[in-house]
Amino acid sequence: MYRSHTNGELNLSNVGQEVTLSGWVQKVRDKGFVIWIDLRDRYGITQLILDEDRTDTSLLEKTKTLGREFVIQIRGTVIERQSKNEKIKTGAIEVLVSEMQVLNEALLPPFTIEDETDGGEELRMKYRYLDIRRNPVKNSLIFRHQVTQEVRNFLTNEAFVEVETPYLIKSTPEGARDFVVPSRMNSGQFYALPQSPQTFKQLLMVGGMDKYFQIVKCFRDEDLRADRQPEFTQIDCEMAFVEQEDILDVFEGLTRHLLQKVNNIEIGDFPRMTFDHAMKTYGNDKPDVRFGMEFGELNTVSKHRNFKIFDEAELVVGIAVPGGAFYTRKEIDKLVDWVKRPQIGALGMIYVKCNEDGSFKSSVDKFYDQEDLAKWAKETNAKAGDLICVLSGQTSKVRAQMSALRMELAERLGLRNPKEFAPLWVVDFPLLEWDEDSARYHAMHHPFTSPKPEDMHLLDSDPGKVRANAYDLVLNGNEIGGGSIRIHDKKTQALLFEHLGFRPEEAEEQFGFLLNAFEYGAPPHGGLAFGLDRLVAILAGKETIRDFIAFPKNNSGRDVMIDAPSKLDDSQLTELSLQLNLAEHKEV
RNA sequence: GGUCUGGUAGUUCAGCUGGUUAGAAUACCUGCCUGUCACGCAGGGGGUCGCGGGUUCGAGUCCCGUCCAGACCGCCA
Repeated sequence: MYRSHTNGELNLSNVGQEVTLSGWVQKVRDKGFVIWIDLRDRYGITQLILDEDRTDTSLLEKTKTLGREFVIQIRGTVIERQSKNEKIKTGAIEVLVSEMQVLNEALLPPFTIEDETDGGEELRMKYRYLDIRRNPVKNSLIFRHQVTQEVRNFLTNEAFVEVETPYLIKSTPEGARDFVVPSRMNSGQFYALPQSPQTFKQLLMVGGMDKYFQIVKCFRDEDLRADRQPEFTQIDCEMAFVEQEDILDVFEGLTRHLLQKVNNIEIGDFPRMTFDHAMKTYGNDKPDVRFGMEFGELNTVSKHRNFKIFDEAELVVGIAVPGGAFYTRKEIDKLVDWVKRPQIGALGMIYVKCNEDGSFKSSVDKFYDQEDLAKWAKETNAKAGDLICVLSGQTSKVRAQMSALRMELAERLGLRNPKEFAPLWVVDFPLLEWDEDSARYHAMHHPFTSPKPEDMHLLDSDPGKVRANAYDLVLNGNEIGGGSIRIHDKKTQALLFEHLGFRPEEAEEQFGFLLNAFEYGAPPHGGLAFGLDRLVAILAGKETIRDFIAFPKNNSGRDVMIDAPSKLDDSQLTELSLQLNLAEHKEV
């Protein structure tokens, strides 16, 4: 038997008991006459004690050879501590060691295994198994487990069935780039890893499995971000015989359930906001509504005053920054520089200080009098003491720029409280989105999304105006889930493929199986998918998703611990009928 | 594909306009220490300044290239 107890459970009620403990050596504190060892496992830390009076010399000598992270097993007696440690659960007792066995020695770890480690990100990834011994990472993984457990509880209670769908599927040109897997038995042919189980869950609906979910890995071969991994986990859901309202109800319920069970927070009905309203008011389809700073459109109150920049702009928009009137000239200049960085791309920024006495001081006083500026303040809802920041230009660009500025300022002003949760539904997304590069319309959500019937007549005349039965669940400025009511008849689906630029034979080749299925009694259906990694991070009040993934990849999609991806040897390539063409890439 | 930031001791970092033997903290090792728990005290070891080239009497420092890492833009139906 390696252990009678874990290192997190002994207390005063165990005093006098003979126990066996195993774990890692967190710390040896050798005071000469007495040696303490902090013994650590997943459950906590128990202090071991050996001293000159009660421990025999050979055991004391052996103890002096222990290093950090050695795995040991001890036998001993639980005794009450002379000086207790209030900070840990086991702080009232210690274990007087009578026997010790080193189960495994350990090299000196490259960083300290402590809550506040001295290790940098890269090192921690390379030795992720050591990082997982640390409380912040360990607790994040346990937290993730609690969330997934509650997801399964809730959906199972709602009569959902978890069904696994295949990982080796077919590549399609729409959407993100696929990760591709060569087939040995079918030489020259390839599987693709799913970007999402989208078509399979729709086929499950045709199969009559009217409430489906799956906690499932998805794969996208696109460039990474701090919060974007090439493989990530979705809570994928689909329901048949439902309308949009039914779906919003169920998954609003799921989100409320998680906030209640995991965060102990009760939240009422989630607000609904149309895509158009979100764009107009927040410049963004995933607004953070924990704070105000809503956009005020200033076109009508800023044009025709001979200020050329505004006169020529498609959109003039401002936001009120709380307390910003007290910024120095230097601070405002820095803000202007910030919006002019290439990542934001604004050409400049106009500002108005709303003084305490009700007067205004702006960078465009030459063109606008106090009465004009008062109108700006009204439109942006600015109060005395605020600073109005104004950007102008082409509508979509200005909105994106202003949205970035709003988020940055909120971050600096500490308005993004991670303990506060503000979920909302964004609804009525456009069905199609114009893509400059390929000079055609793309599905904004995916090509299986159903248009709103009342907008169908615009499909030919003004495709960009057609709204979809599509919705996103937004939490604290993050899109955590999105979905739609799907098309369930062959005719409409074929029509959409046509509008997306598929030739009939292309549509047939790529999605024939789905079109066929629609001819065998496909029920009306719809669903959505939650990004689990991000959801878990947000519920935990954290920005970075990497701590919630046991073995994440780095910025360039590498696993630095196992050193993947890596080369194949020639025999494997031959077996797969593959030949490398690295002409464009340098050989290492 | 692009923009920006960084790479110096095991680790996290400092190192100014180029100028003696490249520092700090922490970790590690040795010794001491009668209640530690971020133990304390004394001492010690530890460096290809990412790599290659250039400028210079002289480069961690300046220039060019390159590799790696990170943040962001494009991209992510």
